[in-house]
Amino acid sequence: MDTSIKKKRMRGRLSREMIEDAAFEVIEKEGLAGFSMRKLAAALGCEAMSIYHHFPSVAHLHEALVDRLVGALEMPDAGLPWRQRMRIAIEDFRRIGRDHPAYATFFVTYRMNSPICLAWLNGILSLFRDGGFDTELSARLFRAVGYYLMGAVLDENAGYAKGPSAVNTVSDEQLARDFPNVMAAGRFFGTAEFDKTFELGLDMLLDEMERLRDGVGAGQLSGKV
Amino acid sequence: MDTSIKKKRMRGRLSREMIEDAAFEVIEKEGLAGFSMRKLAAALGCEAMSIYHHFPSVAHLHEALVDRLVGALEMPDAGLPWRQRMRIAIEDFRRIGRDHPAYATFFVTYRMNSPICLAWLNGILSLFRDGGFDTELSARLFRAVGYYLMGAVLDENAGYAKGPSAVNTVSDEQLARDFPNVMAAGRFFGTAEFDKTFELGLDMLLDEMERLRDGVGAGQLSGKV
DNA sequence: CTTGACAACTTACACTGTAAGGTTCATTTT
DNA sequence: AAAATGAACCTTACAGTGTAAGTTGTCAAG
Repeated sequence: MDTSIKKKRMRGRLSREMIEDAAFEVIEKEGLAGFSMRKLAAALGCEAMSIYHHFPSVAHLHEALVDRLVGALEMPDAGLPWRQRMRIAIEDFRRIGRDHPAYATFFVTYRMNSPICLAWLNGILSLFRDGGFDTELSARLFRAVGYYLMGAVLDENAGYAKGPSAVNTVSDEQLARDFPNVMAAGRFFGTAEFDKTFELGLDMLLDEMERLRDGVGAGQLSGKV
Repeated sequence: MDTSIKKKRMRGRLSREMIEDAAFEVIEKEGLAGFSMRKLAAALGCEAMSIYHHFPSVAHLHEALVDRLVGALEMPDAGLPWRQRMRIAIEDFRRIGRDHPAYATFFVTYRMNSPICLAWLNGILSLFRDGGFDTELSARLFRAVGYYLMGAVLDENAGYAKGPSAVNTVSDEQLARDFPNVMAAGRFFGTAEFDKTFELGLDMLLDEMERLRDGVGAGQLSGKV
């Protein structure tokens, strides 16, 4: 029987790293929703349950994937100007989405509490502290910038440019007729415009952080509401 | 047989509105992942397949839910100051998440292309135009502010404060020892701090938009990197 | 050569969305 | 009043999911 041959081939072949590699591939090929243990097993040439020997559940596997992506992040050189360091750290994170677009929605909705993720988070908070902010402002600015970053990663990888997720879509003619602003803006919502738009918002936040540090804080503009 | 009684009770009872109401309830009670057509049917006192008479698929149902939430949004009074109008529109959207926390992750990852959502989008783009920005800047600022808003809705309803989604969590002792910055910042990551943090980031963006309109644009600060 | 541990496989279960087709009942037409 | 129509709901079934439990194959140490 060739089953014996097959079995001979399989024994001791799997490893956590191999499984993670294959998982990234399957996710990007089949989409996040299309990913399953059985499809992953098929890609690996083994049975679904074999994976459970290395990862006790899909949740554990997913966490390993997040950890690998976040674990690869390095803190920007402390010798660089602060604004540049912040920009690099943010762009590094953003690049994860770019490299794993299908995984981005999971990545962004994942609550990072694993040791590896906490280490990264700890480093980023240090970076804010280095900007001259106290604990409270560091925490809040991290959140604010993080909100922006998360939203951007989400949109850039799973947003408008990827086509509608709506079931009742609207034709181009109807769009032009009924929603002219959307029609006009659409030109700036595509993939080619991601960088420029992201830079705009990021510069806005970086500018404000510098102003905050210099005592010209947010909401201190005349005419504030 | 009491089946006849049961059936008598059922006929003509369901409606799209009823199903949507029940769906919101089930989602908030069971969580987004715990939602299913069978659980929804159970909540309605009918069979799963009965729902398909009113909604051809779960996707259609979900779209109806999003449409209902977005459809309820109204554009802020055009007579108010621009900054206030913008703030109100943003807070209105944010409130959706607050009212439907479990639905927030779906809501935020949903690509709004239904007519109702496009109408809202069209109105918001008008609001940006009213701020004195041209088509391009309106589009980009909408995106930038939208990124921030989406990230905030995500975090406030499915983020850190909801506990870890990680499988390998870290004890408080280890957190204090190995990740002191996270430990210190944690105090500002809770639900009670959402409003203040959100206001900070929002004010930063609003300030910058006003500056942009007045010709002191983002990235024009001295020392920009 | 035996033993034991480990890695992979097999089977089975409870769950999911939904396609296909059957049943029942209100309404409308004759 | 009787018949026909069609909407509303139900039943059954299938392919897919994660994974618990039990089984088998393989290799290394005694």
